[in-house]
Amino acid sequence: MVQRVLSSRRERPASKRNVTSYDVARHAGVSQSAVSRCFKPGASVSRKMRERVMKSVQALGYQPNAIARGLITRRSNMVAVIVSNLDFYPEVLSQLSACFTARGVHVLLFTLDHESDVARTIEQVAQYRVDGVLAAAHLTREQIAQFHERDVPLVFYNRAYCDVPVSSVCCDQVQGERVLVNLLAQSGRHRSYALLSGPADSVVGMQRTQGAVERLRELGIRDIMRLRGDYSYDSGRRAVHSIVEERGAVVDAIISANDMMALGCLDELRHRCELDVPGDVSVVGFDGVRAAHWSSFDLTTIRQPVESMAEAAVTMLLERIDNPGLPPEKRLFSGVLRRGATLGH
Amino acid sequence: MVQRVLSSRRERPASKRNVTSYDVARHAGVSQSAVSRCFKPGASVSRKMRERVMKSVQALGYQPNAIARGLITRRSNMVAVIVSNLDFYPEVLSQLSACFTARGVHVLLFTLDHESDVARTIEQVAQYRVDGVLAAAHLTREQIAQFHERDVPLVFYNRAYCDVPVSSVCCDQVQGERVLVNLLAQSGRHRSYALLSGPADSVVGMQRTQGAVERLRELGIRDIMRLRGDYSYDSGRRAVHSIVEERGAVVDAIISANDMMALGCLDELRHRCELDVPGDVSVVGFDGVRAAHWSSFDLTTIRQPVESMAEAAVTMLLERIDNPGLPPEKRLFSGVLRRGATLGH
DNA sequence: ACAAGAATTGCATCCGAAGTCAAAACTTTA
DNA sequence: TAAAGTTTTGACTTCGGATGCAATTCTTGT
Repeated sequence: MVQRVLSSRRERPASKRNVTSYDVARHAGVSQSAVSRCFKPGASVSRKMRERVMKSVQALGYQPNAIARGLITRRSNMVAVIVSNLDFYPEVLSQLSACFTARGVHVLLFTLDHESDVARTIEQVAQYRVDGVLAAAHLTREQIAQFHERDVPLVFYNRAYCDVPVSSVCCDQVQGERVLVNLLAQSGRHRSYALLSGPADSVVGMQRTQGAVERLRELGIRDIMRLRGDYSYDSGRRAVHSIVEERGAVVDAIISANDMMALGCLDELRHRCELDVPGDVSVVGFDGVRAAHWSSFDLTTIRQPVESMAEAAVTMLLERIDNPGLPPEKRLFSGVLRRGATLGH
Repeated sequence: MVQRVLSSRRERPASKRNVTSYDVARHAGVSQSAVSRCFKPGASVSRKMRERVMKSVQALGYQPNAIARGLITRRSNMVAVIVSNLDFYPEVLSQLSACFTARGVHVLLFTLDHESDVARTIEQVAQYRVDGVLAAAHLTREQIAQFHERDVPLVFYNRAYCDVPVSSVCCDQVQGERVLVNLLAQSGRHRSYALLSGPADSVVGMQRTQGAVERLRELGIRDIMRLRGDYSYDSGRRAVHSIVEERGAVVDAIISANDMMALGCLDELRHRCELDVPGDVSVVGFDGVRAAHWSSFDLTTIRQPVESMAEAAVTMLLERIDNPGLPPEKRLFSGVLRRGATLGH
């Protein structure tokens, strides 16, 4: 009777067609359900049956079709990872990917190169019925709401939305900047500060800038030159160029919203302006990228604990996938001060 | 009669359930097929029907289920991108992702952190029935054969397998090294060379090393010190350290198999050994990473045309997906010499 | 050896969209 | 206005594996 069922399906030349659980079933002389169960951990299958099926699986080179499985279980076992500016923080993606893989979850990657087509990306994410979304990019309130409506768990990496109930894992930008400002101020050497912000639409950048300004104000420091960059090395150089153009070398401390720009500042100061760091100017950054540790720079910065943060974000997302009831949670990690040689004492 | 069919499916509270094409059909008073057709470009649908369906689509917030579509069409519209050492070459992934996205293809990302579990990765790739695979990682002959057997198009990025009929897009490593060696040699200043190779299992690294050795030999240069690194900045530093330990500063030209190590060399030479580059030693790299352009380094190197290569690789893969009959093809791009200030003249 | 209970196994159905084919609805032509 | 041709539409089946439930087999105790 097994025969009847199996042969009722239209037969095609079995070669040049993906091997299905029916093929395995026929080969092993068992039912398709049995084959299916052999791939479900903890299912009720006798040892004999399992061996028999697995032998046929080997013989035919069967691989269960994750797409078909996803359709019926409503679990694709894939998460979407949305990242902007991948070039800047490859370690983040690399860590996230490793964590997900370690837990048997697959990553559907979406990169937003020009923060352009977020809407289209969201649409694609919805169509693939991913189990969850990890966003290291900025989403609007409406976009966040869309995920919420569809019950798709969403966790942000380093994007905090203070007034929206959404899960996130962030590095404490404000505290980090305060530590850096304290360090600069306590040397007592610096008279005038330049604050190099990130792009206007970067929340993280805003927080860093704000944290620095706040602390500077508290310390009674008023002479702050404000500049804006785009997080790139080049924009760091341009910033220094414009400082020197406008005020000569009157600035003696530069607080950059990230490391890349800080490195640009260093290079421009040293190689174009022939100024000494830390002799003439101090420079601090934020992130703790690899290059900051290189001896050409040895930048003073706040290192974000990327491994812990990625681990936490992945855990947080997977928990919410397994247990949709969990409320939003925000985890804040402290950055770690790295004292380099770009700071006068 | 439409009613009969639709109600024959078990009804569930429509809220808290993904909206399906059946829901849209019922809402619009048409058949499910009609809804499906409205999402197929070039299908036979009247304007009236399309408007009517789209109105319901809007009203219900319907998104076609790509998983279900993939099951029946046997096209997931996803490709697997397998990369090792993501940290080193983020631009590559970023470019690939952008190209795929531009063509409406989705990327399932697999990172091999320690070249560890390639086998498991391959298995996962098979289960997700991706339409094709783009590998910027080393696969064994058997693994390549597995894809071939399953008729999964495979294109390599910067991994050439000279004796295996497989498609690839590569940068001409040998030619690039020859250009660099010519440049070093033609100054007539260099007496003894150090050649810093990549890890033993890197084919690309081998090719670069080989290209350099070959050209050096041709030019009658025999005094070559051979070292091995792992592509990292730190291994570049270690290499220089060991050179100096072993021979003092007798080496006056370092050919590094990639930029990262070259940057490590530069830093170690300048900041630890107090040697001048290019005064005492010349250094050349390979890749054209961003940092190589920074003014602290201004490295002489061969820039790989990443944009063109990524574009070519993506095109090559998608062509083979659309037309499975196409034979393997190997495309070789020439690197572009970037003359920096790390070269004595 | 037999009944009661536990562990396995198979059948039938479902997931959600796409494609085939025939019926129905429009157009065009005589 | 009817016949012939063209376009649109809907009923039904399919993709491949998971699962509830009933049927079967295997244990176990007496």
